[in-house]
Amino acid sequence: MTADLQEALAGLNPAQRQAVLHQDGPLLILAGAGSGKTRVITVRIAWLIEKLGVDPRSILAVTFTNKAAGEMRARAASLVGSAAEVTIRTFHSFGSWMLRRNADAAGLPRGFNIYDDDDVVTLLHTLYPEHKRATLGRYAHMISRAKDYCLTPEEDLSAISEDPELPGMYRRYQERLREIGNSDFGDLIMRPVQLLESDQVVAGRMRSRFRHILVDEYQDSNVAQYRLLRLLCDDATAVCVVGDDDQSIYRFRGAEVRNILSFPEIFPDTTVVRLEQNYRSTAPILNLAGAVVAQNSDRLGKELFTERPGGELPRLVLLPDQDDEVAWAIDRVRRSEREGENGETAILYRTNAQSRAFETALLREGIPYRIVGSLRFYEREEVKDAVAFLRLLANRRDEISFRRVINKPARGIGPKALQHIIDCLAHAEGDLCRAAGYAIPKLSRKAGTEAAAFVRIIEGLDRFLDGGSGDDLGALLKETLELSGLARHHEEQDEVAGTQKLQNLEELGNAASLYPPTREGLIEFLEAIELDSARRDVDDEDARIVLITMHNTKGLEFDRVIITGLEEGLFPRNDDPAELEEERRLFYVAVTRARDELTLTSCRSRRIHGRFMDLLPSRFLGEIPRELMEVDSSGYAGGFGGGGGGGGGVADHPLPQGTAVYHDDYGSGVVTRAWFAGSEACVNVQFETGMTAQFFPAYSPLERIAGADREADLW
DNA sequence: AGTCGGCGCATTTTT
DNA sequence: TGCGCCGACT
Repeated sequence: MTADLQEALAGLNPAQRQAVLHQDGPLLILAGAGSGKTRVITVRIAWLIEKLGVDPRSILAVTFTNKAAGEMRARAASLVGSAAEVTIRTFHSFGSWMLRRNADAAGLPRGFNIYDDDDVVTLLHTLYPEHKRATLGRYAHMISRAKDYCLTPEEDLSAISEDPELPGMYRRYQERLREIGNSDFGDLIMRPVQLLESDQVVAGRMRSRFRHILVDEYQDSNVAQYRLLRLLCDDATAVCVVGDDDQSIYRFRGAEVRNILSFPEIFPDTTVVRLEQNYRSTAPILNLAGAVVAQNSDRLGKELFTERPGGELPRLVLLPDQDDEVAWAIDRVRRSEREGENGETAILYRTNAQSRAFETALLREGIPYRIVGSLRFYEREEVKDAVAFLRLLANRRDEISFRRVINKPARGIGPKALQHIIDCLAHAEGDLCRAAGYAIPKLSRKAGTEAAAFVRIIEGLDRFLDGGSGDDLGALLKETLELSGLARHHEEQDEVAGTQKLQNLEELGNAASLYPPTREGLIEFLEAIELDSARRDVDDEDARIVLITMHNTKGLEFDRVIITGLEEGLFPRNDDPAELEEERRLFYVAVTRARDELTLTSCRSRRIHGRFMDLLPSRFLGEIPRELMEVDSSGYAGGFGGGGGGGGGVADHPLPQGTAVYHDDYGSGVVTRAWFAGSEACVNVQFETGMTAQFFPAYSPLERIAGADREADLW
């Protein structure tokens, strides 16, 4: 055993050790936040290889993001070098890997591209031009959900939606996608499932290859992923899943907590190990987290504890509006700089849109920051153009990519010429370049010449790929951009608009230069782009401020965490009871990211859709016992009385008599009576439409209308 | 072909 | 509010 592994084993607590050393039968590790589960998984992998002599190639580890996969590989390899040979991928990247290796059996070309949500809508638009993109977006979402459940167009889709158009649209979409020879995200799971079900040779090969399967973040797996896991296992496969039902936050995209809850029934003789010791946060932070998540009923129940002494009470800061929220955060960051505090401060928010105010302010102040997620590099126009061209090289039937670049820069091939080309597809086996060739006689002189030139460019690049010259893929990209005129086009754009598109294209070239100039290299590069959205944009290495959505923080930790926008309507977003528990889990995830310091901010007013809206503090705040946090309402006069937990007198009523309000369904009105039922605020509202109704403001889409207040300090 | 302006509409969260 | 889409105009 290596000294590193020995040391790692010695550093484990009893539960962690049990999880690492477990040998017989399925294993379910219920790992609380910050309980060292990545450590357990990596040490376990190293131990399997080193101590049990397991062939690293027979181990499959599934993670939730590509970033997590990279980290896991690095950490395991630092314990045992050969762990680098373990297959560590996300479910999607594993599915993609499987489909490429078994392309013929799966009925896909090896160079299939992966369409993202945007491409899916565009494809639907080519099939249903009469529908608006927004409408098609809804259908795209439904189709994606259906695939999360492994439902084909022929099956009963009523669980997804009763929409009578859905099955037909789904079927037609799927047919066209198959003709094109590409895949969407859902297919990366569903098609491997279908393949394993229908092809016993492939299934046998996969099962004999992977004898140990570990799945991380299992609480966020969906039905299709569960089926994929099942199909990869035979009686002797050693399965180990790790997860935390309290951290299930992806129900909206088909995640099924039941997967983890029912794991012991589905895999008989499962050993369950609970990891409840937290190594990350201070006790006050954990206490707050525990109080919040305890409100949920749908959970296994778990109590985190820490041996870390001390720690300050989390703070709730009440602020007048979002400008003050931004100012407060900047202030906190400045203080951190002044006092030379170590480590990172993370600013968390519910929706990406909230990041902008922080970004603007940080830029203005000249404070370096990192932003995770939004504004993806690969979503930029020029980058998408370049990628579309490369995709066309990988799969000449890729109509969506073809449409994007055939007339960019403008070369006289308009909608009519394009239609002629599309009409020739049937005689060209779907190959767009051949179709373009066939269509030339029907095109205008100019369009014909240009189409021929376009085809020649593609063919020239093809030879470049097959020739395998000494260069790298970056050289191919550069060549592509020159020949296609995209480089010049975007250079001109830069001059006109003062943008830096050309520079972005160079960035893309740098990324591409890490791959060999072959067909394999091209496919790998494109796949990395499609599947690894977390790839960071311009990265400021010394940035110690991180802007990030709460969802994106999964698996991460920060020294100081500021959770912003704790207001009804924003977080939680609505009061659908099923979603409410999920939002609460999201809050739990956010809180447990903090090592040393936790701050919650809640604004009283915020611009929403351009209008100033008065907002109530999030009900989650009301669920935190007062002694577990310090409330700072110095930002304006008046104390905190919101949420459902406070109780209190009439002075605390969130919507006193006379308040002008707006209800999503009923319109504008005035509060005619305000009282408390127990600790719950109640109101009667007289609407302009003449109707009256009674509400619990904390649980209704009832918003205060600015300007009509009679009392200044309602909190 | 490309630009400009008006209008309508939208808002989670992501592999 | 601000973006994206569509239509009309140059």
